[in-house]
Amino acid sequence: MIDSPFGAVRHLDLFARMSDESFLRLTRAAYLQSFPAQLQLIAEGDPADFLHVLVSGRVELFSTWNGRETSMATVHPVSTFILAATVRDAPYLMSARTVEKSRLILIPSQDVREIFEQDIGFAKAIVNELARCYRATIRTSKNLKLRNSQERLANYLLRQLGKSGNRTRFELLAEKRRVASYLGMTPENLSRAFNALKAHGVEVDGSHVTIVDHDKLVAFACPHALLDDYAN
Amino acid sequence: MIDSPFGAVRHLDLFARMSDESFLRLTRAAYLQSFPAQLQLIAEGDPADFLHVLVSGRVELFSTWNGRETSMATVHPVSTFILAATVRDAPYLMSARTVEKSRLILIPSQDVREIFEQDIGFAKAIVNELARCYRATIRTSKNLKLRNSQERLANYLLRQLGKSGNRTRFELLAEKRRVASYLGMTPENLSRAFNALKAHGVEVDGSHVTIVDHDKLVAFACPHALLDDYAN
DNA sequence: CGTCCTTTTGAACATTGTCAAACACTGTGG
DNA sequence: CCACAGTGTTTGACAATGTTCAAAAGGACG
Repeated sequence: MIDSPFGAVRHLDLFARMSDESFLRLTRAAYLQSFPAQLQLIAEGDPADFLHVLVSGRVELFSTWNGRETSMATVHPVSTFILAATVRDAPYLMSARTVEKSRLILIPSQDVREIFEQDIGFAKAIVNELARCYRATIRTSKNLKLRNSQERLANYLLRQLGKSGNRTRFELLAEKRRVASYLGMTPENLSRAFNALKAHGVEVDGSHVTIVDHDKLVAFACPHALLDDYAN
Repeated sequence: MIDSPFGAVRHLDLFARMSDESFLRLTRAAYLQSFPAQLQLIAEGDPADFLHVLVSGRVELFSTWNGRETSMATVHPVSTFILAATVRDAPYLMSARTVEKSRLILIPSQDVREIFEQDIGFAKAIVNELARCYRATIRTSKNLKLRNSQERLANYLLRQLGKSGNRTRFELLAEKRRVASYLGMTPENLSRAFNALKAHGVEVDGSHVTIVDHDKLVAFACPHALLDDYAN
């Protein structure tokens, strides 16, 4: 098991508590594959033939309508994505593309559904994962409806600050245009929002962000557990 | 079982495929209760002590931040709400209030979690329900980010039209201010959006909506399965 | 009839998006 | 090494969209 290419995956929340037998059955038909940057992995509307697990690299989930496109989320290793389509045997609601060179494990959706019906440990893990994703999306929705773009950016920066171990200085992990799309605005608007946040203790130089006055930013952003603590 | 107050619930997707024994255990400590209109049932941030099942009436899910409020969804009988908080034993992300006089079954979350671990039929149903809710929320998010307010209203009307059995004339099921909040805009903006849709085959008189020219409205709204078919 | 609430309308305003141009950065090929 | 193209970012002017505030109009209900 340890020298299997799927060793890294075994410890994921989703797979950790399933039986060895189930895990072997699940990964028997699975395969590990490398993809170059900027490659579209999934087109929304396609049938969910595979559960995707990102092992290394980075993947962007996005959606389109009527010629418009919006970034929905960025997936970091090691984690799965678009589990809901797999368990419901329904078409993907989001498209996916690699941001950088990435390795993924593709597990046939059919196997996921079969083993989920037999392995209670796996079923429990799926429930937890789905509930977590669901709640994350609710937060995203609240964020979009209750805050304007400057407030969304301010809170986004505070969340990134937390992820980077509360250093006052950190790097944006995506291009600004992607950040803008993720936050539901245009690149031009993001640029102006960054300018506006100078008055609230934020300095930007390229992709380097410095939180000069943390208290001031918090006072402006009003972060809230039910909107910004994506952990639980 | 049939003359139990929980008979109506037994046939819900969530409970239909669990064993009789599990169902009895689940409902043993549950209780049916009536609530008047406009009563707040749940405050966001509270621990999820009970899984709520709406048996009759109507419930609105909403969220607040910094003195602002937004309507997130309307729950119709018979269905459960805020399942995710229950299974994760986490605080509610949304508040709930009755829109009209309603009857609800309250099931202790503790029991839901215990029985979910033992009854595979129940576990499967929870997974399906969570995946469905998750996908619905993704659609909501896409809707908010990819469409402007007129487009959101136009597609909302087409969805309501479908629900009402495609009669050309139907009633709004909620006050316009709630519809506005649900669609992410102000009541004033909704009023103007309705006016703008006159040019696209929509007539409004109070809460009565008539789709005068269905093709014209469709041409403007551009409804899309991955955004508007909340069924799967 | 009066009261309360919702809805509508108008005007002013704020926010966000669009378009065009300038600028910065990166990598390529001469 | 430099010129160059290509891409992403920033800025300014302007347009579109959405909000706020105030007031009027409409409905529900005692």
